Amino acid sequence: MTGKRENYHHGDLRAGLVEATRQLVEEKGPDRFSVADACRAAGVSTAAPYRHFNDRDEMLLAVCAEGMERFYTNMQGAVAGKPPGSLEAIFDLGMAYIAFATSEPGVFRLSFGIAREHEKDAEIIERGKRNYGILLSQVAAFQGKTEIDEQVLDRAFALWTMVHGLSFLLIDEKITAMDLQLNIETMIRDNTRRLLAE
Amino acid sequence: MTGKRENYHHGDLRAGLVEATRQLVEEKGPDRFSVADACRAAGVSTAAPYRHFNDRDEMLLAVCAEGMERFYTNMQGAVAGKPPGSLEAIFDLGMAYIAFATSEPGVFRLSFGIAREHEKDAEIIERGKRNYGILLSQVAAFQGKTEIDEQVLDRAFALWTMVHGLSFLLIDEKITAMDLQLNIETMIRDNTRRLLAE
DNA sequence: TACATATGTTAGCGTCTCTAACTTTGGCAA
DNA sequence: TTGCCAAAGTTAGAGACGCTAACATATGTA
Repeated sequence: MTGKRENYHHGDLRAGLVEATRQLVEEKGPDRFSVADACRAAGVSTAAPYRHFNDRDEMLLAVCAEGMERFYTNMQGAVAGKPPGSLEAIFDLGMAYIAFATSEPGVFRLSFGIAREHEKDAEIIERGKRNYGILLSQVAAFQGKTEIDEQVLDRAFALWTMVHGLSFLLIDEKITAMDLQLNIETMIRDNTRRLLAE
Repeated sequence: MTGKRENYHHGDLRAGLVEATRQLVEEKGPDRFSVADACRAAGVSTAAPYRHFNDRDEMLLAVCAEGMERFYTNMQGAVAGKPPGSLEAIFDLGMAYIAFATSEPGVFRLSFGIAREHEKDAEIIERGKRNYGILLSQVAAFQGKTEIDEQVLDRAFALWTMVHGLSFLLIDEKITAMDLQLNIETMIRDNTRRLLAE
C-alpha cells in the first residue's frame, strides 16, 4: 500500500484505499480517520479517491461492508461443526462476536454506528440481517424449532444485547476503568445459559 | 446562548460554550461537532474558547462530565422511594439507563466513548464508578448483602452489559433496521429476572 | 485611581474535504 | 496499426476548521 508505484495508473486504487482506510480506522478510530492520510498511505494525490467514492463517508462505508463480510465468516466458522442449537454453538457464537469487536474495534464501531450517517443503506442492512440470522437459527434450533417465532426472537435479542454491550464495555475500556476483573468466557457462558433458560 | 451580548465580556462564556456544545453534540453527533459552530451559537469569536479549554476534546469532556452528573441524578431518582434491592428498583434503574441513552444519545455516546481519547481522566472515571455504584448496592441488597462480593459484581455486570447493549442497539437504530418490534419494558423486566436468578 | 490579570478580538498558519480543469493511459473500433 | 474516447490519475484552489500569537478591553484590587 505504501509502495511507490511507477505507473500513472494504480491498478486497483479502490481496493488500496479501502485497505488503507481500514488500517487508519483501527489506528486512529473512525472519527480521526482522514482521507488525506489514506491518500498518503496509498501513494496518490488527495483528489484521487473521488474517482471511486463520492465522499469520505462512502470510504468508511466500504470498510464497513467489507468488515461485516469478515464478521459473517468468523461467526459462521464459530458454529461450524458444532451441533446446531447446542449451548456450545451459541456460546462460541457469542465469543466470536466479542473476538471480532476486540480485535477490530474500529471496524466494529463503524459497523454499528454508521446507520445514522448513511441511514438505511440497503447493502449494510442486508448484511446485518444475514449476520443476525446466524444467531436466530441457532436459537431456533436450541428450542427445537424450524422457524423463527416470537420466543426465538426474544431470546436471540437478549443474547445479542449482552454480547453487544460487553463488546462496547471492553473496547471502551470500561472494565479496566471500573477496576473490574472479569473472566469473559465464564461471564458469557453463565449468562447465555441464564438468558436461554426457563 | 444565541443572544447578542453588548459587553465585551460574556459573563460566563465557559458555561455558555458547554451548553452550546451539548446541543450541537445532540444535533450532529460528537464527531460532527465543531468548535466554530459552538462559537457562533455563543456569539463569540473562534478563538474565545481557548481561554477556557485547551482544545476541542476538552470541550467535549466538559459536556461529558456534566452529562454524567445528570445521569447520576436520573438513576438516583429511579430507585428513590423503592425498596432497596427489590426487583422493581433494579428494573427501574435499567429503564432509567435506557431512557438517558435514548433521550441524550450524543452525550451518552460521548460518555462511553471518550475514555480512549482522554484516557484515564480522573474525574470521569470517578463519576463512572459512582454511577455504577448505584447498581452495585442495589444488587447487593437484592442478595441480602451489605458488601460487594464477587457474586454481586458478576450479576451487576451482567445487568450492565444488557442495558448498555440495548442502549446502543436502540440509538444506532439496529432494532428498526433489523425489522424487530420490541417491548422494551418487557424485555428488560424478563431478562433482569433471568440474569439475577439461580 | 492605576494597573495586573482575565478574557475577549483579529489575523493567520497548516490541515482538511471536496471540486474544477487538465493530463495520462489503456482499450477498442476502424 | 493507429486514432480516439473514457477511465483514472494530476495540480490548483475554495472554503471550513483547529489552534496560536499578538493585540485590546474590561474588572477587581492595592
